[in-house]
Amino acid sequence: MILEVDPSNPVPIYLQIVEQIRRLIALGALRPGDRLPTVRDLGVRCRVNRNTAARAILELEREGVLRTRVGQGTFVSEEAPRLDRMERNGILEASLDRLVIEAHSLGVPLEELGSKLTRRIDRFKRQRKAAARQAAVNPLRVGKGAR
Amino acid sequence: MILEVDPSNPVPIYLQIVEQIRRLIALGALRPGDRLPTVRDLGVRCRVNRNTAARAILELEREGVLRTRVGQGTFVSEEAPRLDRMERNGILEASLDRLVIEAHSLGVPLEELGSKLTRRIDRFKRQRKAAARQAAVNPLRVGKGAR
Amino acid sequence: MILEVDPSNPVPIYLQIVEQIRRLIALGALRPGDRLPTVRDLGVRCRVNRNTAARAILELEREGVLRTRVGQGTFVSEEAPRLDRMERNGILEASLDRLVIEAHSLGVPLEELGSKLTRRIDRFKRQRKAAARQAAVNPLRVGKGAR
Amino acid sequence: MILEVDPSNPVPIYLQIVEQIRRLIALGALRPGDRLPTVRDLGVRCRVNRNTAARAILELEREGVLRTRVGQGTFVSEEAPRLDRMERNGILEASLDRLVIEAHSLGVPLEELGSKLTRRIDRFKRQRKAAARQAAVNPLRVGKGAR
DNA sequence: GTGGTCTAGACCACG
DNA sequence: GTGGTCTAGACCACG
Repeated sequence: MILEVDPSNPVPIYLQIVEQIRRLIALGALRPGDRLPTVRDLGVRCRVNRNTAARAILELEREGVLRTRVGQGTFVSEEAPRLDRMERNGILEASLDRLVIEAHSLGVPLEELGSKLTRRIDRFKRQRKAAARQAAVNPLRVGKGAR
Repeated sequence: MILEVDPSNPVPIYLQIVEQIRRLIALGALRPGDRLPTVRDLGVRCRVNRNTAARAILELEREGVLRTRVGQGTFVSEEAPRLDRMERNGILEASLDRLVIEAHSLGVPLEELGSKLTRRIDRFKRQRKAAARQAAVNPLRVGKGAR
Repeated sequence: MILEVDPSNPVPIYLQIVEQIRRLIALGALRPGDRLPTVRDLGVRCRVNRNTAARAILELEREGVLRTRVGQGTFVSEEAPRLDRMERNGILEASLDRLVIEAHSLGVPLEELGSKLTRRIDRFKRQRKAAARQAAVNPLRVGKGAR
Repeated sequence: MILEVDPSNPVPIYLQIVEQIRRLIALGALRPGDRLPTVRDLGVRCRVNRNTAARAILELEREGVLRTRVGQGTFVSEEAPRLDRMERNGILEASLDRLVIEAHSLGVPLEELGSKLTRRIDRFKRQRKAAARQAAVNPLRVGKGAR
């Protein structure tokens, strides 16, 4: 499991870890029921203190994304909490707007944005397929993983 | 000039202001040569401390986006700093990837993402046109605005 | 014997078990002289580690509520330890105060609290009667129970 | 503002502080808009580390009970979040049941419980009235308060 | 060994 | 001065 945090990023490290774990779940690299690395291990991988890693886990637990059992470890919840359609759309539109502004500021013609997006979606799908193959061969490979 | 900051956002307020000003420039609501509100005024509009507003301006000056002429005020630079093609692409792809993951996590079918994006781009263009009309009628209205 | 523990409760699991056993004794479902399940069995019922169950038993032994006879098992003491009147009142008043504050915080009119209490007391008494009938039919059913 | 925590209580200290603050709000000793003592001050009063006090505040902020503005302090929210009727009743009944069992275990006749409750409710109302008088004379007395 | 809590002390963003 | 984050290291409940 690969996690990258950037201490110079203004977003607090623990929130960066939150994002990374959400990303791994979205990619399917972490699936419902999977065990996460221990907090200590997470700390080492991200080169942060154990407490900081624990705080990220706590955050995700509160959201219902993870479930921890003391003495046993932390697991991806079987059921991700669902937002309603309105909320989802609001969040997504704000992100799309930010993207459009960023592209424009960078001088990227907005006409090219659609095709660029399509390419990244395709890449995402390939990654998910690879993760699915991985999981079929070696479920629960997390914890002794990469790095 | 409308600026919105969210104190509960983990991104520091001064960086939120930086983003907002970049956004106004991207939208064309602020154009090269335009004068910005005074730091004091910016603080009032955003309901933040003068120091916080000053930090945002300082940041944009460092990037070359703004230019301060002592005794006259702060202005949008004639030349926005340009990144090279590689850098631009790297930044944009990271943003696209984040968007794809977010959409997936939210349960939004990736197939719908392209059309949603197109809709936001159209909206952005309309906003730019409106801002352009405004600017033609009332150039440099920024800086002595609300209170 | 039914025992429920909630791992997400901040109260340590072994103390939750302590509470539950006290509750069973209060209800009369466990009576002086009754034999408790083995530590191993308790662990299975509560889905907790054997050590955790053992700690709960140890705690109750310390209080004099339970009594272990080596080679025979753990039994409910013939004499429950008695606190003096002052102590009892102090404990109860603290609990009543917590209840009042909770009801108020929840927005439940304090006027309704008395009648709600009466209803729960009635329910408690009915449960005790049911438990007494059960015990008459099937004394000591505890300890070789489920698995 | 008086806060008491007991380090030997199995409930984590930060949750004890959470309870105490909820209690002060319920009593009306802290009212919507009131400023809380600083985290540093809270730490001193409770004889705990600043971080522990901060964690309690964080918890209440997440619940919507408090609202903190960096650099300015922490305030009681204007609107406490409301649970629906079902939830409220469920929580309250569980507390009532626990009370009944406790009284029974302590050997207090359940018949006396109603009148005892009434007495504590009266006491609570008197305390609230006293707090209201206090607040009228000296609003925002918190922060340099008792000890 | 697993996560949870706590302390002491540092540095930072914000007012 | 205010709260937020982070570290290093300790102790504890639980498995």
